[in-house]
Amino acid sequence: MPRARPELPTLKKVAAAAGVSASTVSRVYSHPQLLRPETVTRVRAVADELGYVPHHPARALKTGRIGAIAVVVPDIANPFFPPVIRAAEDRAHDRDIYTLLADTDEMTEKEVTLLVQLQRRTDGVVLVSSRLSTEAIRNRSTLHPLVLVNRDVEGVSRVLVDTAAGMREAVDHLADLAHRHVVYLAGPSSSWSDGQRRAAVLDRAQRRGVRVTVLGPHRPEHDEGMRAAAAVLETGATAVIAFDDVLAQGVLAGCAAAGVRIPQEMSLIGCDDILAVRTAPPLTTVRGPSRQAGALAVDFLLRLIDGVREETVERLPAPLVVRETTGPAPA
Amino acid sequence: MPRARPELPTLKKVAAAAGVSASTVSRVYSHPQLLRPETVTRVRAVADELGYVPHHPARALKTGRIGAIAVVVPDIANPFFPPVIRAAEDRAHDRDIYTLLADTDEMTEKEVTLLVQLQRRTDGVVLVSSRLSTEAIRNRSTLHPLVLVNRDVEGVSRVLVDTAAGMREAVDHLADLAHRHVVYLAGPSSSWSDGQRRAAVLDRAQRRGVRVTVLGPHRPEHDEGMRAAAAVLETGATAVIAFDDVLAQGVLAGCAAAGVRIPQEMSLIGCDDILAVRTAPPLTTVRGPSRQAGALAVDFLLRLIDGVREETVERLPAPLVVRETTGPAPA
DNA sequence: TTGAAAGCGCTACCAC
DNA sequence: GTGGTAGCGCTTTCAA
Repeated sequence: MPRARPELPTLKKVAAAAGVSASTVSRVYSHPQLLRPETVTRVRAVADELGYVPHHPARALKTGRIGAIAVVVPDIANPFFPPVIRAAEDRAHDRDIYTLLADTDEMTEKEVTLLVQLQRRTDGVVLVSSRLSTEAIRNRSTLHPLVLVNRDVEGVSRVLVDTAAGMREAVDHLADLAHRHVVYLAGPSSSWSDGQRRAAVLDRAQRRGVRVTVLGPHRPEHDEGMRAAAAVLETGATAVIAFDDVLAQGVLAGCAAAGVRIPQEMSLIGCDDILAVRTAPPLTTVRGPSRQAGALAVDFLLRLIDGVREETVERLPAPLVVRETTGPAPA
Repeated sequence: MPRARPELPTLKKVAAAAGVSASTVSRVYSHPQLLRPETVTRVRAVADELGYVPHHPARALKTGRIGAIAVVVPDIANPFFPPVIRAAEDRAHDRDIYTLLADTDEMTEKEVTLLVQLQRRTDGVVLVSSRLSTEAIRNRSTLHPLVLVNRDVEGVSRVLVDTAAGMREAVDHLADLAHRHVVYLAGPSSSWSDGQRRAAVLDRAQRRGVRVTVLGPHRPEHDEGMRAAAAVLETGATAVIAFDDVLAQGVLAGCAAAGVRIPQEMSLIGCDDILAVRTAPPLTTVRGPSRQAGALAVDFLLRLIDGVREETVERLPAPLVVRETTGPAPA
């Protein structure tokens, strides 16, 4: 049975115990360079002895800075996000900023409520793959520092992983392998990335004389991909480009279940190159620098928080990585 | 270029605009039942009009409650954790409590620093799969409300996923299939779960007259499993029980690369039944109720925070789920 | 049912 | 280099 928890000492108590003023103790933690080094050492020793830990809300109340940012993603269980989150966390932590993680469960209304509450609990928000309307995003960004990842809204700082380029490469790759009919397995319709990818595929396919059948939208989940495999096979296409690796992995499983060999009978391309997705055979996919995206987004956000009122935009290239799920079109 | 951000109104401003006192506005948000309903409505309207959002640090300063908890995991990129985190988040959110997510990167010292800082930023912590010493954990729990997941420390409230039982079933399953030599592919040595699983495997194997070779420790990462496949094949064992699904998936890939068919030539069992891991063939594994574990941990924690000083322990059963990576021992 | 006032723990200004 | 003091935005007695 846990004992009663001892009260944490306040700054005042430390001051009394160390025989200095509250201001001095405060400076030990905030601006130690203003103090004589020996004072710092002495006060620190007393504070540690007493188990003093600065009380964050009080500091936040005074400074107006909360010392925390939020990272908001649609679905933390989707393996695309952890690397972004991790990188953002690390970057923020280096600056002594804490990271609140929130998950909107792919629900638009939850996203709005969340952002409103986050406004008073954080100094700013990194909003990843937002499902909100352009209008709503622009509006939020006037109320609270906001940086987008994978969402392209004019007037709002953003980091975009340019998978469209990779998708064009993907179509070229398939065309070069003599594929003439390709399925694009669409992701969530409110996803900016899906719009980009789909448009890139359609555009390049037309140029290369490749026919495209679009199936979807789909939630980016394994089961959806698996179920979609049947529909894919019905189209008579010889290759699939999936919205992301999760869907692609599902298609792989669905094809395996249907006895369709990959890449001999069907070629398959994913997107994101999620490390955790190690398929057999290894998946041809488009690789985006997701860690870099997370880190950059935090850099942009901290600049915004520091009052730099400028719109920053970064587009990160995402090239095609050819592995073993693509091969020549069956004769 | 973003415009200058308007200052958020304070409670006082709302009070002035609504022609009531600050106390009244405060009560609208904290204890509306003390007010005349029409007052609540009227003040709310004014507040919404002005875009008022309660300032959290100020509230925290006054009440002594921060209204946030933390969930600490070793590695957010490990797919075992997201379901736990999600469930914890949801449960906390239902109670109007925010969730801070922290990641220790599998580093013990980072874990300590983190917990100290979290002490003043949160009302309590759910510590998942901690790598800390028993001593350190017990000590922390006297300083700050703390609930463990998958770590068994007497005196500290905890939720344990009992994969040991599933591991015993796994050994029985293999023994019934005539396997006589099995590899246990160990996880991190500081992991409580690994200790449990390893002991269960060794114990039951001895009873069933099955020889066990322990290989490891391994970080629970795909590449480690893939590399371990070679060592597994060298032992001459006919089956592998891996610490978790991530390692198992790596072994699957490693065996495929080596031309070893599963389950015909080698049987394979994982642990955790991570939804995202959909392998081909589907993995025989031990399924733990990870969502339930996360939710329960939050329940326990909130009770602790509310001052209920009792140690609560819950063991959740994790049974074996037989799929297609296990078969009769090769002749 | 509502208002006035004190104060949570800390920082920052102004003295010294 | 260090101390005194006011006040951040809110909640919560107490009084009306």
